[in-house]
Amino acid sequence: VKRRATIFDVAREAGVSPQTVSRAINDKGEITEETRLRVLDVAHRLEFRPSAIARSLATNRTTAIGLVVPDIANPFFSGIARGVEDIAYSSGYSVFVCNTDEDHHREISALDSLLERQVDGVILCSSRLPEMDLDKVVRAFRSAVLVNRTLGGNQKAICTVLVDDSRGAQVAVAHLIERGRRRIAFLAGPERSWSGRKRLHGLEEALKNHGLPIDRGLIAHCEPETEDGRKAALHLLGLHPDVDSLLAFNDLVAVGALQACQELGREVPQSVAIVGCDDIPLASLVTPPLTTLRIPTREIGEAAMRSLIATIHEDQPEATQITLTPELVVRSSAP
Amino acid sequence: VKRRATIFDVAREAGVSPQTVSRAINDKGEITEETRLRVLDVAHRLEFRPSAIARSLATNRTTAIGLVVPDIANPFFSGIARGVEDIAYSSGYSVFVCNTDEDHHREISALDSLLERQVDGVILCSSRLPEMDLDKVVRAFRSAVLVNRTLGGNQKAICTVLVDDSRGAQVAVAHLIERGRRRIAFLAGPERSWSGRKRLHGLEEALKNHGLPIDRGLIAHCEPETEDGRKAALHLLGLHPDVDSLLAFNDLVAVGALQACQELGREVPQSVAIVGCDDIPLASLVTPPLTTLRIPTREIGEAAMRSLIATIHEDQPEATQITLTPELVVRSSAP
DNA sequence: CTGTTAGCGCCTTCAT
DNA sequence: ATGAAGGCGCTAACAG
Repeated sequence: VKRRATIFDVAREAGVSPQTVSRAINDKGEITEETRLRVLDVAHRLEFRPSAIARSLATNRTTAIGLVVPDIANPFFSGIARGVEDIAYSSGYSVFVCNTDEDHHREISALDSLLERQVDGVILCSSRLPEMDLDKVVRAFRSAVLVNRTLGGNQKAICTVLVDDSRGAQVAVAHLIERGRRRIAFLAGPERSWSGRKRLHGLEEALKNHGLPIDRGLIAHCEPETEDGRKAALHLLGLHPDVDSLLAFNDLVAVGALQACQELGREVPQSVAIVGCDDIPLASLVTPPLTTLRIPTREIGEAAMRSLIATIHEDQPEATQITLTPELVVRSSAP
Repeated sequence: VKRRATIFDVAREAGVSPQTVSRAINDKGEITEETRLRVLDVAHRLEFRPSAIARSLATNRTTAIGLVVPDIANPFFSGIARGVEDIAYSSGYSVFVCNTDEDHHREISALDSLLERQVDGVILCSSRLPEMDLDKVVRAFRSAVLVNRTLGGNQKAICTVLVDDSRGAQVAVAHLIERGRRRIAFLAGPERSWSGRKRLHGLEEALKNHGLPIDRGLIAHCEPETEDGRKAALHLLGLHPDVDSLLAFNDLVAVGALQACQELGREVPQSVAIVGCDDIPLASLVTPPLTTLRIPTREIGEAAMRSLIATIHEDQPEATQITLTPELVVRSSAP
């Protein structure tokens, strides 16, 4: 195990000063093409690799960023992570990924670690931190981007990337209404879910826009799982047999609704139209294939990373706010 | 934007030497409890955060590792990533995640970056690098763990974590045989797939063990997608109507096979039993629910990270080799 | 138990 | 265009 070569080794071997080596490897002009090539050649022969650590200590920049997500195994976040990493990669950044499990303590812990590592910026997804803590955290980092969360007292210019759940729901509901549906129920997911609330808002907007009444009785909360969706749908369709369409919190719930309709002998889409959300692989494979709202997770990640890079590079960064809208993927469950 | 406090600031404020501050924050004995507390108090007041960068430069350790995967958006790898990060987190390590898209250039590029960042170790998943390159790479890092790939010339003790695809397939096929199936076809996935080949091997072993003949005609390659699985199954069942069961490369392919059976009027499982692989959420939701081999991705990640930590800490690390076996989840498609 | 000295490997600034 | 000096923030090794 021999020591890695340093710029000093390269300098000696090339017969120049360390500084010249630095100039050569950093391609910062002020150096003859000839010596540059000679130095690079020596560097290559010595298998020299610049130490990012030493460089960071000297420059006060790490070209590393932190990505904080509740759970990378959740397709929503792994999609975002992929988008983030793609842009990061092509811009020379490396990405620390941290999972929080929506646990305050672990989130704080992750952020502390990122802070000590002096990342150039951080992308926070679905943070559950209270405003005050979040504000403090965001202020502590050189740059930060919030995904799926806003921060009220914008003490500091802070970029956000949001999903327009409300408009997504509006589009879906408008689709249903335009196809003649009038009694639209909503399997709203967990009460605590913010996107659930925003989608409810979108639903109501769409109803209003089309002059339809809002019936609170057609809204049922449920856990975001198939079985819970099934039960909720059974219950809802039992109480309100006149329901002619269902908007589901996500595709799993939508599949539950599909099962419920089957059990009740209600044909989909003739008797009940169903719209899911997420467009997981499953969506196109059930019978009938689900109409659903696709969330552009990868694009979200890309946008977040682009914003972050912009913030890092600009002197007076502006607080951009990007909103991406889910796309209605029309299949047979709500043609 | 005021400068971050350093140990010098804390030292001055607490009336001790920088080294004492270092001892206090690192909890390294050799310091009175009293001064330790006093120093920590000052550090806290000054919002002091040790610079991991400076520490790394001094100690030559980063407590950071690299995780290299083809695509973090692929559930297989995001599961592994989750396992890796969990263990890393509880051991104080941070994780750089890099995607390669199975592209040599990008993989090399990612590894270069990790090398420059002086990570303490690297976990390489499904590397597509040729043996020679891989060997060189592995040697370049202080520690390395291979997931889903072995390295022949074990020049250096190298830990590996593998999935026993062969045994997984054996278990699945044994299950089928014990239920009276005799003509077992295999939708083998892409020809280039290593796990596909290993599963084929497992299939043949199981047949041999039960004294059944191996019929190469019952093996069809296909892309790992539903539509390709459907076509391959249609073709196969057309040529060999006596096939009474199907092992599929993954669940998506299995669903394709399910569709094919439906089209051909072959009842599942009565006429054809189907076993998938992966146990994606979809598997339990199709009709009939899929019997499938669950791959313990999270456990793979945990094992890999544990091995890596062990390798990092030990002076003479031994090349552990961990093999995890898929678990047969029995549902209605092959009861 | 505490302080002092000397780097870790690189970049910034200023000379030449 | 190149070189020399100094410092980034911390810790290892030694001294007291």
